[in-house]
Amino acid sequence: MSKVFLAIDGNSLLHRAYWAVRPMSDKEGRPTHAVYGFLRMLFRLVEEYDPDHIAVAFDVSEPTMRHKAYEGYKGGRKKTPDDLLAQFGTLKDALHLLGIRYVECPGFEADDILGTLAKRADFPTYIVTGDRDELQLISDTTTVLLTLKGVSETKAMTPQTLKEDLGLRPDQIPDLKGLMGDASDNLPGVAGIGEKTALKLLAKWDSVQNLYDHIDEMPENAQRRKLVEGEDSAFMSRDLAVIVDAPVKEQISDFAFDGFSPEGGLELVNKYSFRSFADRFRPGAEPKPAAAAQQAVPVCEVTPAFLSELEGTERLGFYLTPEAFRFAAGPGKEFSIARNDECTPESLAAQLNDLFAGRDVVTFGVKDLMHELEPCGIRIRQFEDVMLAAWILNPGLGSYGAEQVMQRAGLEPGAAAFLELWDRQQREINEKGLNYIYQDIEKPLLPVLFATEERGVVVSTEELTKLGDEYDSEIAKLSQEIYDLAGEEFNIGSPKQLSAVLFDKLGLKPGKKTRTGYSTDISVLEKLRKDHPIAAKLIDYRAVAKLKNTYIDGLLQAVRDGRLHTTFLQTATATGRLSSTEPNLQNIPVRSKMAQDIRRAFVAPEGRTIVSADYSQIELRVLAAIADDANLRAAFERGEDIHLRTAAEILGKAMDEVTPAERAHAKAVNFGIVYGISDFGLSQNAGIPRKDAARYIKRYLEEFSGVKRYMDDIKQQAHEEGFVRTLFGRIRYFPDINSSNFNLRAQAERAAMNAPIQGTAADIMKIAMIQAAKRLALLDAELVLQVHDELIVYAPDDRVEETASALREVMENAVELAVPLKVNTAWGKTWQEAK
DNA sequence: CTGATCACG
DNA sequence: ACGTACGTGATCAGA
Repeated sequence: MSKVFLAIDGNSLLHRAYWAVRPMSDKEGRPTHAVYGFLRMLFRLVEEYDPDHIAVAFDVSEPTMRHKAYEGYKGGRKKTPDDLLAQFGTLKDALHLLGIRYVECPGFEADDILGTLAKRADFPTYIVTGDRDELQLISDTTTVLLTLKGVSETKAMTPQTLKEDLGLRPDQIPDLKGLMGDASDNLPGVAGIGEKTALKLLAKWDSVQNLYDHIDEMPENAQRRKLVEGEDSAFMSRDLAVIVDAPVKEQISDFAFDGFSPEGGLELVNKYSFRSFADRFRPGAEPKPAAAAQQAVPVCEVTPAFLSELEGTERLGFYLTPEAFRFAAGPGKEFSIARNDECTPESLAAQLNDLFAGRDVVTFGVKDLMHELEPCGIRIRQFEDVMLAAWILNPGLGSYGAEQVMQRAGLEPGAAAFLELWDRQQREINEKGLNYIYQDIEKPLLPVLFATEERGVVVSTEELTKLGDEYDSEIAKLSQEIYDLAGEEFNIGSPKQLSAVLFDKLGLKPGKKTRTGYSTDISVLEKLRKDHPIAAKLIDYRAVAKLKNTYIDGLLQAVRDGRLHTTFLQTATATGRLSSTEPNLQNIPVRSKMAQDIRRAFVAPEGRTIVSADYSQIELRVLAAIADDANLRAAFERGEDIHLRTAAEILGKAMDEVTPAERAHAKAVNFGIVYGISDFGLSQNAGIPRKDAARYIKRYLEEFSGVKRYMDDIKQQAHEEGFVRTLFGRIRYFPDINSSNFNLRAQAERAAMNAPIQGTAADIMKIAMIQAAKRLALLDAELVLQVHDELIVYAPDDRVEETASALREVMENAVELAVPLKVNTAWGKTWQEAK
């Protein structure tokens, strides 16, 4: 049996557990939730890693050598809450009872101790922490298990995963902190350099030392000025972030571990009322087998015995873990094949393809699996996705990770459990009339999304970098002007500091309040425009800073070989829409002047042209159809400008008498109707008196009486049934619709009015995408993005118009609606031109 | 990790 | 009289 050393950062883990676990206390009233969370994680780690040595390291509360070097070290950190402080003692007692050795070293921190122990151990070591600083301890024999989501999960960080995630070697972590700083340790880093910029700089210059050695070679821009300004701080921050050797007296052998003490465990359960741990220590209780032992014996090839067990099975449960491919033909009929770190050998790929061929693969999160397996030549063609099904059955739950979905179903993730869950889901999908949504929309859409993500979208990094430099100088200029007007330097990005300047120092009149203080958002700044010149500068600053941080630095960070590969989340929204992450390509700026610059950086690949096709007013058309409003339908059938028509109706005048301002107000009314209108909301949005807003709404609902009827009916339906549907049957539930809390109820009612509209539009677009993917393939054109009501495609230069008409035809005829659908197309060599 | 802010449909 | 549009995700500050 090979040796394994589990080395835990006690401070970090207890802190995280404290915030992650709901407060609880024992029968004496002592707070225990942090300890509970810590132990739950400890038990899980022991099961998973089966360590034969365990150490828990703690900081000691006396000044460390770092405080001596830098008096601000960990300054500004809020003092540890009392009910957490108390739990350090409890935890140490608990560890003692369980027979786990803990270690402290005056003048040194837990991470120093862990680093020292890891270096001494000559066998695989797992350091458990939430502190990203400790990533510098990673080596070929030391893995850092980084806690995620409080203390419910860990991510194993190795030299490879660190490279993938941050593009760094472990020894570059202090350099990273040197540049970006660390708020929790009060390390300043270089002012104005955040994580994104720091990573880019290190990718180019490798280390802080090397960067400053070659600073003369950098372009003379704002970034270089910031670096020069912050040189001392950078070196100091880096030095403080370096984990050092601590004079630990204990030997590795002192931490030997051979299971928890059962007597101590029982005492622990009683003393601190940890009833849910009782089973583990009950006399005669089987010790939980380690995860490794739970796995079926790994077979390294698909043996005849293995295949014969699968004979005649049409459905194959499949679960991909980091270690193995696991299959289930039914309850108890489980198999697994060990998985190498490298890409699977071809022979195995062929065998897996045979295994999958002709069978319905029942699994979790097929799109992610495809991303992982297709590069190895393993293809999943026929599948059922229990994640997708879980979302369709109840799309409002927010998170659809394997852990949560399976937990909600009362199952542990696994190949057999997926089969079991799918059986239940299939029944429920049929009972609820969701078969069309699952089988004919979401399932066929999935491979389309997979291909679109893999294809990616081309951006010009040169163009973005150039823009970034321009924006940097603009930011520097605006910052200076703001400091001058404020009479001091402060962090403009801090709403707290900004409101101190605006409302205390300059004595400007606060507008809205937020939960934490006065709001400084755009609407407040707009009102202050006439009172002080600083307001306008702040508005400009915010706009440039947003574009620079999110869209220039953010996108540059995400480029892989010249392209951006977003992930379309298919199970994220409550309405049926897609969402887009890492990077989000559904919120690329479009409205401002600078937005045009950004869109110019989205360029067509060689020999291709960008074609965009967007549905015109799809949500109002959907409303006209599902509300069956004669007036609204007629307006669309006549091909009228809908906002102009709305203005004419609510003002009781002819369309050619409507002024531009009146049309703008009517446009706001139309938006409001789709969102579940209130006079207050409309007045805010349109900048009109509330009385006028109320009158507009009243007039609208008189003229469009079908819409009025729809709003009343759908609300009633939501109250009676607890859910509403789209035209194609997609369901959304409203748990708060009958709440006694006015606010919650009103919000649920508005969402209930909106969901069928937004959701039906989403259904239509998804149906169109499935058809478009096929049609585009014939033209050698490629779908690259979906932005809710718009598709972006790369077309061969000589088939641009053909592609545009094909797209329009597919989208306009994707479904039969009581109202015509209209699609506009445009094209060009950049996204900006294709508008 | 949450809240504020702001980018999109 | 409640307080206020619907749906998302990224970044930053400051716990």
